[in-house]
Amino acid sequence: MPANPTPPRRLIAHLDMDAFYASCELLRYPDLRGEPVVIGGGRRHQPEPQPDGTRRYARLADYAGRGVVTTATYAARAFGVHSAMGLMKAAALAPQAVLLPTDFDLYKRCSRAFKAAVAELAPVIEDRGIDEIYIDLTEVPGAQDTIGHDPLGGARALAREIKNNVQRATGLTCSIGVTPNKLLSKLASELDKPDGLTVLTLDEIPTRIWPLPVRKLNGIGPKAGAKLAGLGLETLGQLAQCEPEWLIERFGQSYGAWLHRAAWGRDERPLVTDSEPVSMSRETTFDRDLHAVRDRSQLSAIFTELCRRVAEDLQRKGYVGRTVGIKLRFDDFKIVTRDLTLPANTADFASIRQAAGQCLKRVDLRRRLRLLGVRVGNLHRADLPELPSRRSTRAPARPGRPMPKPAATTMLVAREPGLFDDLPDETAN
DNA sequence: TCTGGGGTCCTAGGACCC
DNA sequence: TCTGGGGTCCTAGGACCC
Repeated sequence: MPANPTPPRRLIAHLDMDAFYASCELLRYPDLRGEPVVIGGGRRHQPEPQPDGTRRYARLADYAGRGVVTTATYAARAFGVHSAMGLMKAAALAPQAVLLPTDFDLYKRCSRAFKAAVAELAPVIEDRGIDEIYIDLTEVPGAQDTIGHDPLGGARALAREIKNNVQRATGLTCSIGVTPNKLLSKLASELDKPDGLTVLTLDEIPTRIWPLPVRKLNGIGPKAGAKLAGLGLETLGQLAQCEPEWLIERFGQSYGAWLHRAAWGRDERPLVTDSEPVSMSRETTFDRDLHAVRDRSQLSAIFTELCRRVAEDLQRKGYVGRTVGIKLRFDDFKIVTRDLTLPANTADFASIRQAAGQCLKRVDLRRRLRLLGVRVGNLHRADLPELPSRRSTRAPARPGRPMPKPAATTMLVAREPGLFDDLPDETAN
């Protein structure tokens, strides 16, 4: 056996499309270039073609509803508008901004096109959703080359080529970060947005990474960010100076240790180039909060429709699942989930509807509902043989947790057996 | 004028099995 | 009447991400 040669240093890129949905829209509405444009909301605000060949766009000021901003152009961001902001709030900041509905089919086409353009140059790609990917450049010819005095010149040149290829193929710009791992590349791709290219080595962590707020780190969200702030830790540099034991005491073994490693830019995770979906779901927020009894027929129709769409998604993509679940968001924003594991895989509408109905019976429905969702998990590809489950051959699942027994309003719930479950008119076909 | 929709992963307790 | 431990599955909730 020959001795193992030292493995080449890892060169990992993170590529993030700039204001992706909005940029896709600008490809077909070039007259909006440079304008504040916001993507979000339902289908009620399609641009209307005018007799003179121009288009009439909806303005944010005209919007009424519960939608949020999905993406905003940089011109709109200048007004303080950003993703996940309520559209009504965005309208207060930038009433004159153009509002476009989301068109996922368009974005999916652009997504496939940019990923294909990257794959021509670097085929090892981890999908991270519609608008971003990780790329392993380690083994790409030329990526490890020194150019002039720049030991990362080859990597830099390759990243530039990737950006050019994406631009040629889609007309869209992206930002790329190249570092020794995914965690740092994700941070690096943001440092020079839009149309950015940032190559970082480990020596640059103190100067380039440590000044950043902790929230920039992928894995520190609102909760952890607030807790860290409460401990006086605002930047990654401050986090890095903490003793691991001190962090573990406050954040638990796993997360505490990770926080420390992450602040030092340590991350050995490989790219995941083949992943199978774990679950598929459909959910909807109502225009107004609905009550299980008073709005029963409306809820029943929505519930059934969600089940139908999940079944359709599963069948179209060729998956079956064994766990059916529901999700409810009440008017106070509290979320409740229930699920039920079936004896066998299914992608069948009637089975999903039936199981989801069983789940619904275990929820106290006195509060009004804001959102309803249906999910199928435990997915397997439909064309693969079903693995025998030890569980499924045994006794039937024990009954779910009983519904809490409310006092005065019990009658309201109890006299509607099954609530909006199992209505023959909704489930007939 | 509050706060979408589609996901993943983790934790934790109890059931159940060996 | 008292004593195990390990492992997996199921369920519910929650954090986080795009």
